[in-house]
Amino acid sequence: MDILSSGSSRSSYHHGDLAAALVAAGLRRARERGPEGIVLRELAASAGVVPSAAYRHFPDRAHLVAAIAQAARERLANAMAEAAATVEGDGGTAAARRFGAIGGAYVRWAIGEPRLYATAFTPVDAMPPRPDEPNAWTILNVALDELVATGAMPTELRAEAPMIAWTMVHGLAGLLTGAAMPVAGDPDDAIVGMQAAVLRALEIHAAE
Amino acid sequence: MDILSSGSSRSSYHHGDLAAALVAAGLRRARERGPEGIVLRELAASAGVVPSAAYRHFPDRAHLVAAIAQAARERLANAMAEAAATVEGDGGTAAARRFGAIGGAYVRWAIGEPRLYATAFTPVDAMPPRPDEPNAWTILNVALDELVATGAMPTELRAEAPMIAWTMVHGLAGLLTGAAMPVAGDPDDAIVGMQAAVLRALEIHAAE
DNA sequence: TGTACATCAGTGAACGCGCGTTCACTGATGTAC
DNA sequence: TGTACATCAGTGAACGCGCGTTCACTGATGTAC
Repeated sequence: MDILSSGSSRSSYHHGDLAAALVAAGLRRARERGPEGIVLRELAASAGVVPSAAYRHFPDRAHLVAAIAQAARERLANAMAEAAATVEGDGGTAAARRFGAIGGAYVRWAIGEPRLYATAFTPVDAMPPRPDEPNAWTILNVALDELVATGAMPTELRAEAPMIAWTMVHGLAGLLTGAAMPVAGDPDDAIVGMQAAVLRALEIHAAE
Repeated sequence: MDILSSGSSRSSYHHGDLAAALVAAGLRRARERGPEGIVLRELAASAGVVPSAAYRHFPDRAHLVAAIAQAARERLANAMAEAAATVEGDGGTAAARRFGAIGGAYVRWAIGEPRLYATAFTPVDAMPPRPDEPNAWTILNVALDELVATGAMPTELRAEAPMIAWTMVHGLAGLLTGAAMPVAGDPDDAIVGMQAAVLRALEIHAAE
C-alpha cells in the first residue's frame, strides 16, 4: 500500500497497480479541491509516473474521474453501512433508529468531506467499469424494507419512500455543503430536524 | 433590447449597456452548457465586443459569473412568484395550495432548465453587487408565514420549516436534474409525491 | 455657443500557462519450444 | 533449462489550444468657462 500511496519513489520499472494509485491520488486531490481540481498530470506525478502512463489504464480523463467519483461514493456508502451496523436489534424501533442513523451518516459525511461529496455526484461523460460496492441506494432500500417488515412504516408509502428519503438527505447535504441559500445554524440541529421530518413524511411510528 | 441581445452588430462605438449584454449572453451559454461553459471571450464576442471590454464592467470572470448566477436565481424566483400568484384566496387551503405551487414551480423550473439551475447555485468566488430581486428564500418564507397565520401549519414548526421545505425542493431538483442516483419514473409523479410528503413533514392540514 | 479637456468605454495585439493528449521509444515480464 | 519473442507498462518530448488577463492605445461623450 505504501507504493500506491507514497507515489514519489518507486523501486521497479513497473508500478504494480497504477490504476489504483491514480484513483487514490485523485481522491486526495478531490478531497481538497473538488472534482474540477482533478488534474491528470498531477495524479501521475503523485504516483511517481509520467502523465502518459495513465493512458495505459484509462482511455481518457473522463474515465479516470468516473473511477474517482465511484470511489468517493463507495466511501459514503461505507459510512452509511457502518452507521447502520452500530444499531442493534431487529424490532420496529431498531429499524427506525437504523434508518435515521443512515440518513444522519450521509449528511455528516457530506459535511465532513464537502468536496469529496461534490466529486461523488459530479456529472461525468463516462461509466465506471463496475457497479458501486457498497451501494448507498441499496443500503437505503434495505433499511426501508426493514421498516415495512417490522410494521414501522405503512406499506403504501414503500414505493415512494426511497425518493422522499433520498431527496431529504441529498437536499440537506447540498444545503449544508454548498453556498445554496442563507441556511445558518448548527448542522447537527438541522440533521436532527431532518430526521424527525422524514419520520413524519414517511409516517414512521416505531410502536414495537 | 435588440442591441443587447443581438450582439453581432452595433451602430455606435459605445455599446449602451455592455454589462447587461454580457449577462444576457452568459445566461444563454449557461442555459446550454452550464456554469463551466461560461467563457468570457465568447460572451464578449456575442455582445459584439472585444474580450478586454468586459473588464470595464467586471473586475474578473468570477464577478461576471456571479452576476449571471444571480440572474438565473432571479428567474427561478420569478417562476415561483408567478406560480404563487395563480392561486386565489386567503384561507388556510389557499395558503397550502400556494405553498405547494411554489415548491412545484421550483422543481419544474429546475427540470426545465437543468444547466441554468446548476448555474444558479454554482459556487463562485465573488459576491453579486446587489441582493437577489426577487428572492426565492423570501418568497418561501412569506408562504410559510401565511400558513401559520391561517392556522394551517403549527407554529412550533415555523422555525425549522424553511430548511425542511428548502431541503425537499432543492433535494428533489438535484435528484431529477443531476445524475445523482437511479431515480426513475415520471418527474410529475415525483413532484406530487414530494408535495404530499412536505405537507406531512410540516403537519400542514388546511382545515379552513 | 463654441472650444478645451477630463473621463469613460471601447480596440488590438499579445502573453502565458495549465493541461489533456499523441507518438515513437524502451525496459521488464512471461510464455513457447 | 536456457533462449527467442510477443506483450505489457512504462518514458520523454512535444503539440496545441482554450482562455483569462494585461497594456498601451483611441474614439466618443459630457462638462466648465
